[in-house]
Amino acid sequence: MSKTDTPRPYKQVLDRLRGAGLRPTRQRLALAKMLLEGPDRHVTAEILHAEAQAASIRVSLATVYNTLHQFTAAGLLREIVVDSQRSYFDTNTSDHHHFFFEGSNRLDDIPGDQVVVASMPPPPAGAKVKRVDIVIRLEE
Amino acid sequence: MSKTDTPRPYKQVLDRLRGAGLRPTRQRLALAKMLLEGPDRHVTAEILHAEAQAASIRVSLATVYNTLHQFTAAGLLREIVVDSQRSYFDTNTSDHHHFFFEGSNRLDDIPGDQVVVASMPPPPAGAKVKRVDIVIRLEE
DNA sequence: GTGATTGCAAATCTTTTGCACTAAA
DNA sequence: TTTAGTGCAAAAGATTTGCAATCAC
Repeated sequence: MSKTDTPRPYKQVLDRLRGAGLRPTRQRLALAKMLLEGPDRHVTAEILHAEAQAASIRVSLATVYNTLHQFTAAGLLREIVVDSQRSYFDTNTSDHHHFFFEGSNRLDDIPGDQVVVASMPPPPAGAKVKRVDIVIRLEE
Repeated sequence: MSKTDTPRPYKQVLDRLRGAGLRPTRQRLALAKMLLEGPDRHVTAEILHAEAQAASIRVSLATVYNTLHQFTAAGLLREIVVDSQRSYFDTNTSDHHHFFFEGSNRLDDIPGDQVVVASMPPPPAGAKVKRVDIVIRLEE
């Protein structure tokens, strides 16, 4: 091992930040590791901030908000609108949809190929389709 | 005309309120007329309040919020989630979907029969599908 | 009358902002 | 250095809530 080696996981996340043009600061690196290294998940700013605190990572809530939006703008995350009170961010940026459990506010992914839309109206003149969001709302 | 006659439009709205178990107060009656008599539309509490003011109807914003939620609970309106910052209410309570113009924040209805979902996953065990919401997000 | 409804102002909650401080490059 | 990024506390915006006054029945 040469003295310039960097631990593997860091490098991966680091490159994704660099690739997005985001300076890899301590906070961004820590949040990116929490979000991008494990399995796909859904977080709110509040939850991510609490997790960071629990992991003894010093980040302010304002920075968590900023970071979530920067990551979203960079395509590393996707924002999901299912609740008009709170924003959710999804680490799964591929084409897919959601189950939303009203009551527990839990979000589950539905793989894109499990929903087949056979027909859909064309967008109004002058408008371009940015995304089609399908939310199956559930009661438990 | 007997002396107990009530102007026609009022009666209709009045009955819907009574049917919903809501005491027809001056405020509820005025808001119900604004919402339920014309063509279908989408409102936020803020917008409805401003319209009421413009029409010289004295209603507080708090009452507008309460009323929108009561109407929704009664099935007279439906709440649409397209923006995590603000709640929209739709006077069209039939099965249908939406176009959402990001940027101008405009909502347009898509009749239910214009979207055909050919296949969809079953709800997780123990959960019941309450509604399937499809939002086609547009950029202008 | 009396219980539901309203209005107001204050409280709450999520999110954004201004600005002095800190840290990447 | 120099400039981007951060933290804090304050501000902002949407919505809810407590409670006395008011209204429908």
